Amino acid sequence: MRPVPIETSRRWPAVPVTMRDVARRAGVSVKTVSNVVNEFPHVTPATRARVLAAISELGYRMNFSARSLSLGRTGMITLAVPELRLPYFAELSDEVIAVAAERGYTVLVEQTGGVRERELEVLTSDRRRMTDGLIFSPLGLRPADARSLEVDYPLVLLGERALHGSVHHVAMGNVEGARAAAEHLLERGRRRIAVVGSYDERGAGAGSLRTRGFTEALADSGIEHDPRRTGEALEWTRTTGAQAMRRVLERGADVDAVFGLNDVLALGAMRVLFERGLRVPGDVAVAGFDDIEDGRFSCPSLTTVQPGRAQIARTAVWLLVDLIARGEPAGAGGRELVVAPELIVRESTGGPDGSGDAPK
Amino acid sequence: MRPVPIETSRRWPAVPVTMRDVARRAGVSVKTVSNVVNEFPHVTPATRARVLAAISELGYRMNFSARSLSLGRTGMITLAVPELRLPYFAELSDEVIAVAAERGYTVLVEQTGGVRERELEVLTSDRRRMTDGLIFSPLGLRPADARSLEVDYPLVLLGERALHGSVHHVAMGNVEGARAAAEHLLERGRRRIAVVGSYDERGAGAGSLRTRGFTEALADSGIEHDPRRTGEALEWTRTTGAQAMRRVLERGADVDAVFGLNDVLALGAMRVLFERGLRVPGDVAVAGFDDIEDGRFSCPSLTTVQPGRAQIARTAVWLLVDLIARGEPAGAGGRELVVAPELIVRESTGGPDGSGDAPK
DNA sequence: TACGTTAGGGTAACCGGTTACCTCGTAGAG
DNA sequence: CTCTACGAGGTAACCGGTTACCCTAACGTA
Repeated sequence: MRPVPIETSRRWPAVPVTMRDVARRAGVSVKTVSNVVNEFPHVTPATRARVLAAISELGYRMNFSARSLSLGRTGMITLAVPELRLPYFAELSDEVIAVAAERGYTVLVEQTGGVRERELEVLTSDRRRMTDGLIFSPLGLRPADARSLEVDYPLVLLGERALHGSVHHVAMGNVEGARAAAEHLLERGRRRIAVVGSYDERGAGAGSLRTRGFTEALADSGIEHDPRRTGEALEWTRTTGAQAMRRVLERGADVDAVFGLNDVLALGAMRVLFERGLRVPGDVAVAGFDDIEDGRFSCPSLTTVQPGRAQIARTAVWLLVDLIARGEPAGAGGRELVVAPELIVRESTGGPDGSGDAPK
Repeated sequence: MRPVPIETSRRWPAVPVTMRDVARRAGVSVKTVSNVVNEFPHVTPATRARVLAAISELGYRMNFSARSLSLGRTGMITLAVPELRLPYFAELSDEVIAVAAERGYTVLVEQTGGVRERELEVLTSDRRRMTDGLIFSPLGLRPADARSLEVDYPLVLLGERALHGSVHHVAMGNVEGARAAAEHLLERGRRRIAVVGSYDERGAGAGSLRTRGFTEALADSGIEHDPRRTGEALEWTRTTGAQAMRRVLERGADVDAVFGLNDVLALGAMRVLFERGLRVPGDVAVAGFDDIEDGRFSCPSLTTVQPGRAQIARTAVWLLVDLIARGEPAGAGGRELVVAPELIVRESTGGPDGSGDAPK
């Protein structure tokens, strides 16, 4: 039997050190310690030094719960997205977290799966209340749910335009972007364009807007979209994109281009074209939406719409931080900030040079 | 001039409602209210009903900072990863968040960029102290930093084996996985295998382990790896993978296979092969590591090593929650849980059937 | 009838920062 | 040399749940 050490040699004490302990050690009051840690200007250098010494000697670390309780703020914000594994939201979260860090905020990520019930729950959950505000990218909410968005805390909505009501939101140019992509395909001489991806009719998501932009562009060219060329996919993933593309082809629809409502759908579709031996863009041109990194490196690389993701993230965080500072709840009426999209032409539609073949 | 309503019709009061308010309204004490919200068993149904009614009438919501202060726990954990935009970490985070939610925890995501200084900072930052524990996937830390990991809070390390010291960690089979991938390439008759991706010699990351597994497999077949076939890429992204591959080819190295130290490197490399007109796997077979979703849909699909990501995430969260419950700090000595990797053969190395060509 | 036991619920101290308000000391003005 | 003003820092109330400790009522048993 070997001896069991009762007290392991820890570098920080197991019993938490409080401001009072520091104050006692430094021979000052808690107010002074607070002044020092919060960098309040009117503190004598000598006093400050004594306090800092005491802090490091005792290994003092501030208790954030106590600070939050007293301040009424936590220094955290919630980011609610459908799924982090979807590249668009991963990249968005990356940027939101980075910008929030710049502004001194920590981000709590919540995943809704794009499911309406869970989205509604995020708005009212107790968890949300741990943070000072919410950046919310809804997918399953319906226009009828608009009133649920009139919450009593700072809220910024992302990516949608339809749900606005009177809530602050940062929107992307879904209609314009989709229209640009469709026009680009039409310019390349494509006429039998399939759409991969669908949406809940009752919803107010990007799907309806992108589809509208697409349809309008076709209509402007006197073309009516053949519904047989629509590959249904409510969930926007590579897998569902591939399934949708497969269904369109198996239906015998004649297709010379594909517009994916987002990039992963387009990539899934492209994979099926590859499996069927159809050349991209030789036989079928493909375009997507989102400009995720994968599309820059796919073979062929994917023509897409860059929705201004970085801009959206930055704007949303700054707006939210501003709302928090002003103590403005969501119900108070909202600004709409629209970020302009940009078409990025790559190999999957013939490349910038317009040649019909992917480079060998 | 139209009248300005002083009080907008909000559904929840601007002035927070406390437990005391609820208690007064329900005609009970705060203890009883607390008993009800915490589902303490010994409460009369009638009393419970009265309290619940008061809660909903007043729109009471609990103050988490207060609860955390008094409980000494926050119900949050920190997850520190290099970058969320890297698919592996996006998928890992997705799973960690989901599993943590099952266990009643909320996740605060911190990005280190894989930079040593920021990784060290995460370990000691005030921010970290807002949470009950840390799941940490380090990249830039060196063996010499091992002592920094002996912190006084629950900590679970991810993905590495070299740094263990006495800290709990969930490791993946880096060496075995890489060895399996290399053996697979050798079995397919490839002998001139390039490696894409490199690592800081002073580091203790996955890079050295995967490289070791690879080199060992070659050695077992009596082959020595030609350093001219190594494409340096300290940062593991598609872009750096492409650059590394380009350098290897421009160096005039003769290559019939590529092993990417992770999938994005491999995909970046595959993109360059595509640009050069080299067929995969006809001319060059490609294998990666991580089994990110992109590789299942790339053209051709990517042979890879599935490191057991879901298992790792689940194990890490359960372990951490357990440590929190037992109040066990990181310095107390650590278990190592190793998750076994699995080789997944796809088209980029000739597919499961072993044919040398990608399917048309 | 007396007494022990337990369920239900009240009271108040406590968690650890923040800050309104107050005091003291000193430098500059008159 | 006194008065004012301001800078430095102390005191204690407060933020809103939690919970140790206590009391009461009701039930069962001898």
